[in-house]
Amino acid sequence: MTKPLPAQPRYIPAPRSPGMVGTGLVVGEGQEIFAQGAVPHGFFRVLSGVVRVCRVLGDGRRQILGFYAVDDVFGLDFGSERQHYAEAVNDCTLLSFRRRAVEALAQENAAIGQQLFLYAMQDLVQTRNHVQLLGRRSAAEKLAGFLLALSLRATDRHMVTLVMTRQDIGDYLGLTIETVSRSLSQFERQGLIALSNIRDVHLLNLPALEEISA
Amino acid sequence: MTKPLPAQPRYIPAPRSPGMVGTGLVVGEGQEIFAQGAVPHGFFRVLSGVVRVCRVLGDGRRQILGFYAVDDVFGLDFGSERQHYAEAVNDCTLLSFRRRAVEALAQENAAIGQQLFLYAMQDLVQTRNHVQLLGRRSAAEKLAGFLLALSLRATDRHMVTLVMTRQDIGDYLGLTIETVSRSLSQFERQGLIALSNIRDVHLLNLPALEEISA
DNA sequence: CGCTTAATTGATCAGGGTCAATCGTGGTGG
DNA sequence: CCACCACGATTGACCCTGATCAATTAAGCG
Repeated sequence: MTKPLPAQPRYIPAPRSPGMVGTGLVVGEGQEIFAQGAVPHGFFRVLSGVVRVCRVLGDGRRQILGFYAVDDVFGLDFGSERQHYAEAVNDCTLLSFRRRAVEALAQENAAIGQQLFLYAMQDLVQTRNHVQLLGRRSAAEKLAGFLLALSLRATDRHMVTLVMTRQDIGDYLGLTIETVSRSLSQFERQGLIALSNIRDVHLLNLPALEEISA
Repeated sequence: MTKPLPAQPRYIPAPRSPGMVGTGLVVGEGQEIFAQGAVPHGFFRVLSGVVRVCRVLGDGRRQILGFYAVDDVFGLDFGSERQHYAEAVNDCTLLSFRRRAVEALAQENAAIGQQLFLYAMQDLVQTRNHVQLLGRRSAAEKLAGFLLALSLRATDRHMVTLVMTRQDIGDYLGLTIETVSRSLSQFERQGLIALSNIRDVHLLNLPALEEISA
């Protein structure tokens, strides 16, 4: 977070998106995409990389509200000011959509409104699953659930890459880095996973993980 | 939950709703409104009473995903089958909207689609706040936040009625009934709240509660 | 006025937070 | 090219909060 940031977001030629035209942009690792408290000017779709959406609490702690990967839409937050902020977990390419333009489009084209609704619903589904994870009592259950959720989006269900830090995972699951680390180590000792390096997790026993996740 | 249920939902003359026409119905306390795993046929708006939306987990535990009160919309869950179920916390009157009908309307009338989007966004805001509550470490923080959230919707910010049971609160916050009860007692001892009876909570010191909630 | 269910309170114990030290790894500069 | 440095991750020791088990109290209802 306190590291030399790659200057400003860099804009790139815009790919197409169904109905709406977005502006492509590149965001470097750790860079902020929008700030909490700012006026929401639009939303984003991830083309590559991973984004974290967070909320800072009164006492300075951070709650991560979600990780957004390829094809995910984030930044749907159309109040007077943003209730959360977004940062690039790693280098990202994004499509940005201006709120005003999209809303104007939605006035005329019913399909656009439906598309927006769909985006919100997808976010809702993800957020509900997040609630479920956070509601689980034990750290092992939370972490197993988290790994399984990642595996669902991986090309190979048995290979998961933790692009985010342990701190990120902790702030997502309501745990400390130590507990995240300990739980992972325990899974490894139990032969449920293998950590070839810090980021790459080999899920050796999916059924067992599902059992733990309950 | 295992108590004599007031037969079937009873249908009532339908009030108006902006753009869409809903069907009014009455649901008795504890009665199920829709089942987890069922095909979603529509969504609902609360006219009176409180609804809980829950998910049953593999091991039988229950996570409450949200409480829905007057004017709230719930049941937006348009996959192939419902990922959660809904029950009346107390006697409720609801407006139900058929998915098919609304979707057909949304094809032609852009305003309907936008309304749907708004409903989803409101649910999303609520669910994100829920995530924030669940992410907090201590039971006192969770409970203080819960009480404050309720107070925001109360006619008098200092008087909150817990229509749901302690078990409900626990399943919402990821705590046991005992911890919920103990935390409330502690707040009372600290002079932060007063419990005239089991349901009615007088918030004596909102700033202090906000401090705790952080 | 009992009976049933919800809520409170108490005692005990374990899981996870906290503090602290160590390890590992990638990046930088001599 | 290697040594050093900085930061992230791991591991350990200890303690505290909240889960668990159990008993008691309170409240609604027939």
